[in-house]
Amino acid sequence: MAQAKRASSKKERRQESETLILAAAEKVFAEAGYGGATMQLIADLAGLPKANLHYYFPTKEALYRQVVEKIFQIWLEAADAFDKADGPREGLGAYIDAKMEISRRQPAGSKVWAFEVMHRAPIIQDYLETTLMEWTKGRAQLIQGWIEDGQMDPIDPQILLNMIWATTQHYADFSHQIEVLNGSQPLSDEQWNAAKADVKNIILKGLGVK
Amino acid sequence: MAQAKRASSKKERRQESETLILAAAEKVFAEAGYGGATMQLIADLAGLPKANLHYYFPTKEALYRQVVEKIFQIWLEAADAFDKADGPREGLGAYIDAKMEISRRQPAGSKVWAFEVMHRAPIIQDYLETTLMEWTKGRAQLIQGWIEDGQMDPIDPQILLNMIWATTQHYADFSHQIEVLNGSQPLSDEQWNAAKADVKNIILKGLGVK
DNA sequence: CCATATGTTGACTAATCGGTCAAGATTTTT
DNA sequence: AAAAATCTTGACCGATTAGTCAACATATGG
Repeated sequence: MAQAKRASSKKERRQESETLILAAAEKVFAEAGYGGATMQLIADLAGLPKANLHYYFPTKEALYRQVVEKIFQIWLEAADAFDKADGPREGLGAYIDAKMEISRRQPAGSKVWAFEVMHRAPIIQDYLETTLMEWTKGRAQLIQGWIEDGQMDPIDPQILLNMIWATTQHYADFSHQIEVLNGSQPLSDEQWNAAKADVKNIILKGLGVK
Repeated sequence: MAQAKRASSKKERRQESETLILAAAEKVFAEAGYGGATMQLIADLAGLPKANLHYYFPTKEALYRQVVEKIFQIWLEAADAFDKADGPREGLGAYIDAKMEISRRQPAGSKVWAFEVMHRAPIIQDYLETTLMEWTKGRAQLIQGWIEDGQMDPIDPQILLNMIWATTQHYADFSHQIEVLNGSQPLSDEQWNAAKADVKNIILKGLGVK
């Protein structure tokens, strides 16, 4: 069988194949969990023979690890909004917006993350203890600064972060429940915007942000 | 081998065995997901031979179904707090308290629920469409009434319910992440109380509840 | 105390899964 | 264009799993 893509080089096709497989894997892992996912399902979704998957990713666990690492990166990049802000209204607002947008655009990734953490993070435990821990400490200090400046009520920053993570990721992780309660319809643009606005308003007002 | 419990009748022991198996199954399903859980693991945790599980629960799916149904019942019972209240401060406050307490006491159950919904609810889809839908509509009306009475700001009740579910269940579903960020220590009594209080304060203040 | 119903269990089976491999195809390098 | 490197794939294998079954043990009811 001849290659389908002849205009691309071998290196380019490697990149394409890996991306294709990772996208399929993310979806299957999200829908079935690690244990429920099979390499055959991922291969079928990617349109490749199963043996080919094992050429690019030697084991199921290696493939899973890459999926989780990719999600973790996106997760961290959403924090940019946080840092560039002057105060809690701009900073927290932009962060909530960014995380809601991730839940909307990448629900599968969020679900895989949730799976991984629920399973006591067997694969990315080290990331939790190092990268996530440091990230969290930095943001907590930022929030603490806002509190000391009198820009918001005194509240344990960790509890606030938990609340933002929970609320925003809920829209991805529990998207099925949300759809069912919405008359088995996905949320419309208007409903997404309303959710974003209401979540921001409740939290910012609840924090006493001016 | 003689029965260990001789004081109990056969009917009583059936009840005991089923409860024992359900408790073990809840734990294993929570830790490994449906696909990752094995009947052997559940049997070992329950201290019974695997074949005995199949005597009480014919298939893995039947066992899983009963676990999920049990959780759904607890889920609904937490709503009692909601109904007996005069206004949002008492009603929402008691509901948040009840759900936080469930997350603390029954984290495994909450995780299984999350798994099930993330998998597009293959087992309890009908519950979502009937019982949960009706429950939600009733509570949304109650909240709408509070809004019309001027007891809280006008906010889509569904968004508020999502926020409460997300925040409270996060403490069960992501308990591992929370522990890691707490220096790999479970939350103390004081931390749990602080979380409950802060969550309630932020949401109630954010809703403009007097 | 016998007969029947209920409960227990080790051994077994069919199916599925992750992973291997060798033989061949294609592209790149020399 | 030959040689080397890279990629593709069907067939296969050992391990694991849900579920079965027949033989046995115990309890119940007459």
